[in-house]
Amino acid sequence: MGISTQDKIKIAARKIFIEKGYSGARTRDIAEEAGINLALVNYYYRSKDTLFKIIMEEKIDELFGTIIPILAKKDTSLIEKIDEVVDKYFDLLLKVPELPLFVINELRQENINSKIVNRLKVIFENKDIVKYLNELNPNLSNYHIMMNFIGIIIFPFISKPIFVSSSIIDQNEFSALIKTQKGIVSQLVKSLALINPQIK
Amino acid sequence: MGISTQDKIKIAARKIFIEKGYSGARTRDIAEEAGINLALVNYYYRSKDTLFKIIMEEKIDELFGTIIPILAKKDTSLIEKIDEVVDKYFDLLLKVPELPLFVINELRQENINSKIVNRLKVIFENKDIVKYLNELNPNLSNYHIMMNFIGIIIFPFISKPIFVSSSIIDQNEFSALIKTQKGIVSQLVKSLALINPQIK
DNA sequence: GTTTATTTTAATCATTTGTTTAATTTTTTA
DNA sequence: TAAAAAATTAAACAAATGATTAAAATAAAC
Repeated sequence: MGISTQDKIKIAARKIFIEKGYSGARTRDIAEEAGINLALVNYYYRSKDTLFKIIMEEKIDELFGTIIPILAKKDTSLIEKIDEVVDKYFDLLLKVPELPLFVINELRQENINSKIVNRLKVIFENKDIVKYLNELNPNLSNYHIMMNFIGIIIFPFISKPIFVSSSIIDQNEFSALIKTQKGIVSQLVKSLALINPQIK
Repeated sequence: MGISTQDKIKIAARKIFIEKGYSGARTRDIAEEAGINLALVNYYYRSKDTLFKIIMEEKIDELFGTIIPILAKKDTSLIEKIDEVVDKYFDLLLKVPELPLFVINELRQENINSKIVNRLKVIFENKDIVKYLNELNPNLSNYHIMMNFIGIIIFPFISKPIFVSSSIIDQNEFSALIKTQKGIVSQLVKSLALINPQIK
């Protein structure tokens, strides 16, 4: 016996929602991708919206959950933490490069609920993480450090459509360029330590 | 006599498409926003798709067109060019912070045509720009310089929904934080010069 | 000022799309 | 193995949505 119908639907929903976003995804797409009858989507998940919120929670954890256990560790140096986070992110995002753009876009569309909001708060207001990251550059606010830290790491994957959809580079070239990008990111993140917000 | 019906529709379409994306926008939203009869959208623009492509072209130019004339200038130093680009981008994106996320997301959905693709190529394969940017760090490929250059500048605006939709910060705090961010960005871009892709 | 062309409107069409229903099949329980 | 419960299916519903039409109103041309 293989995968349950309920799981087939969830797996299909992940793919379709990530590919097309909430408003672009149709329940029929999901049913077809799952290879099951359309009515089963509602039978198991009640509505498109309910199913979406489940996937959205999952994806938020997948995207931001990565950093919590690493940054919150008590026995590693900040530099080690940074390198480990960069490593983990590149592993993850080479597999699912669409993840950051999907999550941020749906957050903007406010396709969220209080559970999702709380999940984000737990991550971005984690005291250990805030404390450790602050060591990187005490002159910068928590927000600026967090935002630039994440931004430097994930932007290569967010910007992918600019270069790939316009055929400036293709999938293979992207994968090759990302390898070099990892070293660049690692150095750029560390150069955050040298920033002085006072200087114009 | 004020704005023509055709222009009213275009102005409304800009707002609605940017807010909801192609698949989330309804022609009825646009008509209502424009204060005109629904049928006029098709009368003047034939289809939702045609209207969208017009807005999309416009927005690509708005987002990426900024950098061409500045970077291509022959009589300014690279540092001056960078500062001017950062300046112009922050002016633009404080007014329309949703612009980068909108454009990149629609590029990923492939809601584009060959005209839009060509526009992107003209910008990112402009020889002067490539030449000048390359001076910033000859060890990095054109792609890496361009991608990181743009990324560092626009990510603050792309990441806005992460922090605002989750109520970690509000609109006013965002605006305040962006002011400091401008100085950070200016320094970060210049630190691209110090990156050595050989180093692990 | 009459005719012609353009613009606007309300109504309607044809699909699409999320969801439900009622019947059927399969699985579980006792 | 008979009865009950759960899962699946095909069909259909109701609302949403992009688009069209035919008539009415307005503006332009002569």
